[in-house]
Amino acid sequence: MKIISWNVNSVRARIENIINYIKDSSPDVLLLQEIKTQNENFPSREFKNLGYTSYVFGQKSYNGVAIITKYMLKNVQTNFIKDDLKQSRIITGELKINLKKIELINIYVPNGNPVDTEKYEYKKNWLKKFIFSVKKRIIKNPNLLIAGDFNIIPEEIDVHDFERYKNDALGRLEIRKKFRELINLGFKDIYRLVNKKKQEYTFWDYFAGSWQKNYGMRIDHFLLSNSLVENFEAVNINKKPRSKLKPSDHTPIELIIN
DNA sequence: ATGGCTGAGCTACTCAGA
Repeated sequence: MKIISWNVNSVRARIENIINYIKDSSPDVLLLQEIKTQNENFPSREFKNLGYTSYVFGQKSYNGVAIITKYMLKNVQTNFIKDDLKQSRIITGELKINLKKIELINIYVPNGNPVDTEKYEYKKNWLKKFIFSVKKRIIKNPNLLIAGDFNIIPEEIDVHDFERYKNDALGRLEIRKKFRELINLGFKDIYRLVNKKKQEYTFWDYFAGSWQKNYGMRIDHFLLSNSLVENFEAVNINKKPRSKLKPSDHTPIELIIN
């Protein structure tokens, strides 16, 4: 089972790139973030033509998440937390892998910049609510897979220049502690578990030649609950889509789980 | 290096991203 997470930065502006990527990589489940469109304008037909069902939680202009899948999901929900600003940032659904009923939790965490503003408070509160809901959910179902754009740089190794981000909403200790809090509920940051010292990124700014200079950061993650680690096969950050014309500023992270 | 570039909504320019 190949599960992929990708912040596409507009599903409509990126549709050709996404279709080509799906043809190349054949995911079973594709978790999208920042679709930047309402449900009614989501290109479900294009994905259906490739054999995928779309579950969409969109909104106008900003944010929005979706799950594109070869297999029908059960119990798809968009109310995992009550979002203070009613933004579309989480979609969940159940998937059977072997005998396990896995809950997929696809998230787009608020950016939070600039710090010390209401945007930063929104991010902190959002993460607080999210952690609270995960804590409740993992008691009911120990098989949780959280994936998406966390907008958190977990450790210094996860960004090209940590000094520049240590007081940023993505790198502040207060925010990185939220990530650790989540891990401590019983999860593994699966990329870091298998790549102890590797310095790879999932995001590069559009400006200042960040991609060419590899000025990136690792902010897209797969968290596997401890009960799922035995099912884990492989994880890979696929940099190819970031090198294409009209790319998203994020690149996909790919997981094999059986 | 709080600038750089890109997308949505709209059709000039702001907001948002990280």
